[in-house]
Amino acid sequence: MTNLPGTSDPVSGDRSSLIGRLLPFIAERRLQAGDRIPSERELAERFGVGRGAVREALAVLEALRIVERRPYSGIYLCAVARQGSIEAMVLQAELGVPLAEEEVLEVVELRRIMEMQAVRLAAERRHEEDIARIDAVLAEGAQAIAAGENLADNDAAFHLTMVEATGNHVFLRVVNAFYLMSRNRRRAYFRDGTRAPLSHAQHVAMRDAVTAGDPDRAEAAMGGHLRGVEGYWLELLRRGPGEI
Amino acid sequence: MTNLPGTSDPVSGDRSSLIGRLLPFIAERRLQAGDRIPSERELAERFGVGRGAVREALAVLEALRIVERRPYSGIYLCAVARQGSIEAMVLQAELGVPLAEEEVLEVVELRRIMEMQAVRLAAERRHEEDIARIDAVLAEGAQAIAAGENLADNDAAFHLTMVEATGNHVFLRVVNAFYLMSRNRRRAYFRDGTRAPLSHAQHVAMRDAVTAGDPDRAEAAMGGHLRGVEGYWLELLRRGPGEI
DNA sequence: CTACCAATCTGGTATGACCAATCTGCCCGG
DNA sequence: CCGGGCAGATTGGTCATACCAGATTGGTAG
Repeated sequence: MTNLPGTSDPVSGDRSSLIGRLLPFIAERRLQAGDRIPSERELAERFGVGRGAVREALAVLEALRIVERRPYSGIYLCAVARQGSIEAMVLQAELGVPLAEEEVLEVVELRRIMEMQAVRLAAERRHEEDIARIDAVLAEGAQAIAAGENLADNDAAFHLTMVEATGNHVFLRVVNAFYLMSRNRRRAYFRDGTRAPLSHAQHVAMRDAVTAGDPDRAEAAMGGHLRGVEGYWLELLRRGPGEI
Repeated sequence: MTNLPGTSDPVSGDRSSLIGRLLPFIAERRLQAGDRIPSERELAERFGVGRGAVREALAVLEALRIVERRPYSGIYLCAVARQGSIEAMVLQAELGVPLAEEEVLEVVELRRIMEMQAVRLAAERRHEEDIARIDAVLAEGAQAIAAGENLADNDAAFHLTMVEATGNHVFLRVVNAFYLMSRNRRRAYFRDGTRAPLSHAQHVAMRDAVTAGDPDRAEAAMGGHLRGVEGYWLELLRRGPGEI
């Protein structure tokens, strides 16, 4: 007998499948902030994995301020309110766990707030290469629409390129996080093919305003664009309480 | 001989000291995005730790999109530009690694953009308990000033409580990340005791505007407040190129 | 009832081994 | 001399075991 792994699991699916099982496990227990969760050894046994795998997952959860490991004591849940990180939401989305309805609306509102200011800066600071990048993305978007593809990724590329034109790299990091955590919802939004042409037209209007160096017009265009998205989710969540 | 750990290191200092050594190691090599870094086994030997510790650190770096682990292949650096997360900047600050000068200004600019909008929302939506919380923080701030303490943490508490009053929890998460990554700089800012009274007075003005439900006045107050901070760092970085 | 001590539990860490896919380079046939 | 194919080295992924040292806990002795 060379090695006897209980489960001869060849490839355990996703990379962070353990985190994907750990998070629901925590959530289902309705644990409060400060509560202690089972020890590493117990979690390892419960999930049928080695302690190393558990420690790796917990290290990530700790970096994302979901959990706190206290040496010689135990593992404790963090307060989500102030300590929760946006990266935790990104991870959650990557694992396929949908956001709470409330959070969806908060994310869209925040996107509107940030991106309205972003296009202002973009209109004031844009360089030649920014315009070129934006034009390229818009051209790809037109092709995608003509080909009947889902505009979700092109939409994200447009908005991120817009933020990139502000020259503020930190700004780009923040907005990027929101697009990473919203990819599935965005794909659902564009599932209805009628929305893509409207979005694209609004993108073109923004491009024009930014190119012309008109912050007010750019901001107004972005505001209208994202208020539309906001209204969509607002209505959808009011009608069907089923989460998306 | 029961166990022969090469280095009988009892407590290896900080929790994530390995990450703190790993990041400079990567940075000093001037590696580009996509480059491969040494294997887990080599890193373990080089840093004199076990492979488990290396894997734990790499799991965190991967969650923060600093690194990508490809099975059967190697560990590769991610593109910082679009993929870098804000949590990575928080971690960096926790490890004592200062931000680049450029990033400091970008962070302050972003804070101003976000918080100006935050106080608008706060003025529109604030509840009784929000006002009460803000008042409590201001009272603590007055005490801290009277006692000659560093106002840094109270300053952060005020701004975060302001964002909390928007009712948008995601907003709070984002702004909180910036305060976590800026704590050391903020303490340095308030080292000069003359700044604390001015900040406190501006905070009071904001509180008044929010309490009165006047978004425009609140926004203006926050804008002036943070432009002052922005100007401070701008001047400081222009004079002394030494990082803070 | 209190003070103290020992067993136990916990996270932190190192070691060693195996798996499976990938990559590398050598060897052989054309 | 060139090109294809196979074997071995490499690499991340995983598990099991063992030990450390501080914290906790329970019971016992005073």
